[in-house]
Amino acid sequence: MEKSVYQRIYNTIKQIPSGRVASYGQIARLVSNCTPRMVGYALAATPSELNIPWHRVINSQGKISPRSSGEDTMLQQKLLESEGIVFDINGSADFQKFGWKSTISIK
DNA sequence: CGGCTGACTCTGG
DNA sequence: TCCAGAGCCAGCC
Repeated sequence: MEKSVYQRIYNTIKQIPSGRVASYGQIARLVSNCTPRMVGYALAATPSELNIPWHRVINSQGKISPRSSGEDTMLQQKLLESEGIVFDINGSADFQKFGWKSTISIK
């Protein structure tokens, strides 16, 4: 498979079912030769045309990555809540309940 | 070819 | 428990 890491990352994220969330580290470990930075950068460059559920990808703390003013972050949280994800008063999601069961494997 | 960048994660203090 | 620093690697000038 000569696909770029980005493509593999996108493919992996697309496997995330609705109502589930995955962390950057989780994705990074699923994808070979991939680091959390790659995932973050890949997601930052994710073209919406691919219909990637980028909002389902959060950091290891179970929180939304604060990358900008905050409106985008709130939008992401709203999207997650719309799928059934519940955030506590700290604004973090429960990985033990909503954590994606990564049953796939990239080779 | 060389250097900069990035929505993270981990370890130490 | 919280804060700060280093590491990592592909992609794009």
